[in-house]
Amino acid sequence: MSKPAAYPQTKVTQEDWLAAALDTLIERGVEQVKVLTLAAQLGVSRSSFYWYFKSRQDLLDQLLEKSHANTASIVAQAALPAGGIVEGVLNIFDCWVDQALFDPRLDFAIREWARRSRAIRRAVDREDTARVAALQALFQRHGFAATDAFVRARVLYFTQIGYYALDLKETQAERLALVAPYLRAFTGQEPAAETLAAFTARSQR
Amino acid sequence: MSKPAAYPQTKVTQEDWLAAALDTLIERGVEQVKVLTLAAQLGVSRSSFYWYFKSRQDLLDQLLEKSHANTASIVAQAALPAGGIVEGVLNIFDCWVDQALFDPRLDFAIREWARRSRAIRRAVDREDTARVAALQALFQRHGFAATDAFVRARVLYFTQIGYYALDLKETQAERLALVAPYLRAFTGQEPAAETLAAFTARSQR
DNA sequence: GAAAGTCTAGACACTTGTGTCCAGACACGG
DNA sequence: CCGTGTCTGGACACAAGTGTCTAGACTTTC
Repeated sequence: MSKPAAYPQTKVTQEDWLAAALDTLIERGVEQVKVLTLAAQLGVSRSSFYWYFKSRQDLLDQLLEKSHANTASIVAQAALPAGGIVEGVLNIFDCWVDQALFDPRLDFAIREWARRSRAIRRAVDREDTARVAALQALFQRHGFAATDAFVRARVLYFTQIGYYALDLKETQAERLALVAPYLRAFTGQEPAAETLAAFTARSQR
Repeated sequence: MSKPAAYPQTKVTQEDWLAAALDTLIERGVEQVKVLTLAAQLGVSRSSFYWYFKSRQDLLDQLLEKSHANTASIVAQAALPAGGIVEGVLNIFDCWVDQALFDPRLDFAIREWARRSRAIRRAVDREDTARVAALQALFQRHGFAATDAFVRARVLYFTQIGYYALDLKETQAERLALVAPYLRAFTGQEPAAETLAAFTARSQR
C-alpha cells in the first residue's frame, strides 16, 4: 500500500504521516492532530514533517480526501436489486454491520470537524444529501410516495447517525435481536422469517 | 439572574465567567474554552479568573452541571396524558420545536465532549438511557409490546439526535410540512386532521 | 481608623505547539 | 569520486496557553 521508500535512509513515508493523522483524527478529533504528537508517535523528528507537507493545514486538506468511500457504499447498497422494501432495507443494514462498507468513526470525526470549518461543512452536506437521496429512491422503487419515501429515508439514515452519535456499545448479538422490530418500524411491514434468516447468516461472517 | 456584585470594584462575577464559558462550549467545543480567551472576551485580566475558580478543570466541572434540564423536559413531555400514540409523539415533538424545552446545541456540545472524557461519557449515557426509557413507556402505554416500544422509542429519539448531528438548517415551515409523514413513520398510524391542526397552531406561538 | 476581606492587574515561570534554517548522512548518476 | 538530490535531526524564534505570586485599590467589620 504505502510506497516503498526511494532511499533506505527514509524512516517514514508521507503515507505513514497520513495514516497516523487519520488515526488521531478518528480517535481524538482534528484539534488533536498535531505535528509534534504525530512525530513522537512515529518516532521521528518533527521537522521532518515539513519535508512532506507544506504545513499542518496541508496535511488536514489531504486527510479530507480520504473520506468519500462511505457515501459510495450506501449508494451502492441502496441500488442493489431487492425483492421488497424489507430486503432493500436489509441491504442498507449491511453497511451498518460491515466496517469495510461504512466506517462510522471516520464519518463522525469528519462531521465534528465540519462544525468548525465552512469548507468541511459543505463537503459533509453534499455527502448527506447524496445518501438520503439514494435511500429515498430505494423506498420509491418499492411503492412509497415521494414525500413518504423522503421521510422514511431520513428516519432510516438519521436513526443510524443518531445511534453512532450516542456511541452505543452493543454486541453483534444484541443488535441482531432487534432487527425484526427495526424493520417493522422502518418499513411498516412484517419481515418474512427466511429473509431474516438470510440476513443473520450473512452478517455472521 | 447573576448575583449582584458584593463589591462595586467587581467587574465580572463567577456567573459571568460561567455564562461566557457555556457560550464558547456550545459554539466552539470544550477545547476552545480557554481562560485566556474568556478573559479577553470579558475584558478582564486573566489572573482574575483564579479568584473564582481553582483551575480550568474546576470551571469545566461546573459547566457540566448546567445540563440536566434537557432530559427533564423529555421525561415530562413523555409523561403527559395523551388520547393516542400520535398525540403522545406530538408532545415529544414539542421538545424539538421549543428551544426552551430542549437545547440541541448544548446537548451536542456535551455529547462531543463525552467522546474525550470518561466522566462526561458516563453522565451522558445516563441521560440517554433515561430519555429512551421515558419514550418506551409512552409507546407501551399505547399498546406496543415491550420490544417494539423500545425500538420505536429509539427510532424516535435517534432520528432527532441524527437530525441535530447533521446540523440541518430548515425553516419552521419546512419542518411542519413533514410532520404527517414523520408521524406515520414513527407510529404506523394515520394522524387525524384536527390533531395535526392543533399541533401546528401551538407550535406557531 | 486599623485590620481583615474582596477583587484586579501585571510580572514571572513553565509547557506545548508551529514553522524555519542549516548541517550532515546517505544514495545515485555521471 | 564528486556533485546533486533525498531525508533527518537539532537549534532557534515565536505564539498561545496554564498557573502562581504579589502589590494595590477598594469595602466592610470591629
